[in-house]
Amino acid sequence: MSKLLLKCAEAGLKMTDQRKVILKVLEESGDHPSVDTVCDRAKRVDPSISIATVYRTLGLLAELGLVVKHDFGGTYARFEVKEEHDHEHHHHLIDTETGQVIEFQSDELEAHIHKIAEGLGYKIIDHTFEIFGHKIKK
Amino acid sequence: MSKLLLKCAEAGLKMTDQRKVILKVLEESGDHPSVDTVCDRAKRVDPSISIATVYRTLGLLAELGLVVKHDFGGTYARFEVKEEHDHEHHHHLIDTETGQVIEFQSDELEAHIHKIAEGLGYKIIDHTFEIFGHKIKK
DNA sequence: GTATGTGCAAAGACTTTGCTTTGGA
DNA sequence: TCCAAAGCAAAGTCTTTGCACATAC
Repeated sequence: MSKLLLKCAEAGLKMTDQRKVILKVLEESGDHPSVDTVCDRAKRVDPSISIATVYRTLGLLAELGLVVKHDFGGTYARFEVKEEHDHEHHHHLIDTETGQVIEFQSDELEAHIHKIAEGLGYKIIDHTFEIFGHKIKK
Repeated sequence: MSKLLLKCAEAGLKMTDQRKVILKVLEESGDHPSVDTVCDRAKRVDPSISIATVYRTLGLLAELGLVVKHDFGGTYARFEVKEEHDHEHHHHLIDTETGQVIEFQSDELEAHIHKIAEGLGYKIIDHTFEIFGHKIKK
């Protein structure tokens, strides 16, 4: 049984066919799909799924902290399944030429960030870091 | 004469009364106002200024790199005047309880970021870093 | 004088919501 | 059974745009 599905059940959500499809789509998405993209992929499995349901489901998942919402400087929201452990916290490098999103992670960076917030008298709830750039040509 | 106004003139923009007001508002804004807020502030000086003009002006300024667009996880864009020098690059800590935006800067952090991007084979064009958190209660 | 800029209202893009019907527990 | 959830379409919110008029250069 999928992890997402399990957690949704724990949260008391009814497991409808639509939700099962959407959860599966999210878990199988290695990228950071938009609502539209999630809906398209879900429709391939069950064409009757409506965009409203996708919005509502993603909203619920985000509220439960199972999914993270990004925007990457664009005009619409994009989502990814949230990793289980905090130390897996990663960030994004967006290739401005191809639109590709590359994930990266650095413990050193995380430590640094926490030190900065602490210095300002703040406790971090969340943080996002995005680099926009392009490949260095050799 | 204001710096922003000077640069707009250099760029060949016509200096209409509306633009002068909007530029002044931006330069006097220590915060990170939304389009709506900029428009409100501008209207106090000249009530005839329309939101469409504010959008168009901010769009132009962003294109010229004189202004930076943020979203801070919200639903609408927020702006600030871009600092002259790159080494003044700063980031934002958003207080999730008050909505207040605190700016911070760290050369060490910048150096670290560049090292990471380099390691991935990328040249940084821009980067944004946002911390969401709340004050530590003593 | 002429290309740009402005205001207004309409159109767009993305997201949310009300209402009725459907379906999981 | 009964309340949560889905589908549809309407409404909302933020942003952009077409058009006629105004204005900086």
